[in-house]
Amino acid sequence: MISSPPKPAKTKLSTRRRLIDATARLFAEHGYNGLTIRSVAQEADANLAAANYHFGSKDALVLEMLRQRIQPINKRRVALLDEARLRNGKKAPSAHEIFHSLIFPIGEEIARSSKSRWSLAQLVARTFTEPVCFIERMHQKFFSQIAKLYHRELSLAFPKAPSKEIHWHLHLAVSSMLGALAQHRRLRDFTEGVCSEEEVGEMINRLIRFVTHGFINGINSSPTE
Amino acid sequence: MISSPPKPAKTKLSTRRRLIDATARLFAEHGYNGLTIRSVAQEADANLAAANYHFGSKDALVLEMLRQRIQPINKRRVALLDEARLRNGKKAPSAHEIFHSLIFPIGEEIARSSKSRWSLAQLVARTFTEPVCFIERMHQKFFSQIAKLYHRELSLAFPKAPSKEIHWHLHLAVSSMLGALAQHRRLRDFTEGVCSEEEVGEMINRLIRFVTHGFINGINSSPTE
DNA sequence: TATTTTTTCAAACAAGCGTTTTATTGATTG
DNA sequence: CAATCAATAAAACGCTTGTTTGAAAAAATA
Repeated sequence: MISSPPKPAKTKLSTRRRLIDATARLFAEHGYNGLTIRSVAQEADANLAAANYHFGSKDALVLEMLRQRIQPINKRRVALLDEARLRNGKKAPSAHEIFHSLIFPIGEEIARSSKSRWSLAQLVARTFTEPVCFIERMHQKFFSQIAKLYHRELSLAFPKAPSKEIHWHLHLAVSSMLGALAQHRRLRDFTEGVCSEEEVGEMINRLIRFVTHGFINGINSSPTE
Repeated sequence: MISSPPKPAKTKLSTRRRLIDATARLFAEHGYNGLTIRSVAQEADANLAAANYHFGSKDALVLEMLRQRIQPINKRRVALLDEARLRNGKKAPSAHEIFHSLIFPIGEEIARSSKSRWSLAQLVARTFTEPVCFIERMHQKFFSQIAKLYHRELSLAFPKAPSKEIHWHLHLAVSSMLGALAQHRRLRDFTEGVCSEEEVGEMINRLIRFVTHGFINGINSSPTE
């Protein structure tokens, strides 16, 4: 070779890692169908065949990426919920504490991943919006158990509320969370520049308050049916 | 020809119309990138070249479909808001009335389109989630003016609230609406079969109450900042 | 150092994509 | 009836996709 190595990155991450990171960014931005192995290879500064060599297929690559990104968030959720239970003793955690444990870990993870901070928000939201069936299956597998967990916890917090009502409003709360995460990048345009992508925590706190109040008032004012 | 016409539909709709309808269904289900001209042609029982003949390109086809589906909803929103203003005289419409005018027209349109009722909900939500830039541009063009309208109306309803807070919580309300519409098809799975795709109005009413309360309480309990 | 294993690379593959072309059909108009 | 135009049909065009191949390079092992 004549040309010297064009990218003298100090400590280059492993190819596997670079492929996963690139996949996360591009999946968040373009979705599953908009994500191409070629774009991943370019973004990761790897060969076209690298993704198939290391992961077998595009499906497996995306699956592994989602697993790595989502599992830590769910573990943190369970941990925060346990903390809240411990803190309250016999009394059940409040709705705000419960929804805090649900939403706050996402904010933490966003703040941690300094590079293109909000891509994780889009990523999480996209896993629910994307119609690719294997993503649906996987994410349901990830989320079905945690949904049960939160339904149980909210039943303790609202012992008088019918189970069905809790299901309904938990669904609305989760949907709102995902919608807000997915739409955050449009905050600036939507508000004519008044609000911009400010501190992560600010957005998360507003969101927690919003869904908490929506849930509580929705549960208490039982429907006309 | 030997074979008799396989589809003896009584009064067959025009090819243009069938293409638009098929595009709406498939776009809602698979998104822009997942939508193919070939699948549209098959679903519409038309020739492969029909879409390009009638609309020029895939982009133009999707754009026209979105225009036809979204514009009636926005017109109805403005009409309902005007009604509320007239009904209240000098007094400003309540938050519930305002969000009713925002969300209710979607329920009406879903109820009207009997065929695969909820596809419109997914469609509306997807126009916000899809990363295809021309969709973003178009939908912003459609929605920027109506966003201003609602911000103005909410400012009258909450004269003490800072403009920025209204922007923030209107954004959260709209995001919740879109999230709920996008997620509605998972209601059954999410709630372990307890809730299913029931009456359209029920879902819409719950959603209106949810975002109304989230908005009001979010506005009133001003943030710690 | 020699050998084996792992990883990278360039090239090619078949399949699917949006679009265009050319010809044929059906209806409308003179 | 003849002529004109709109609509349909089948085939092909480049192009991009995910994946595979076989050789070269690098790393690990002996």
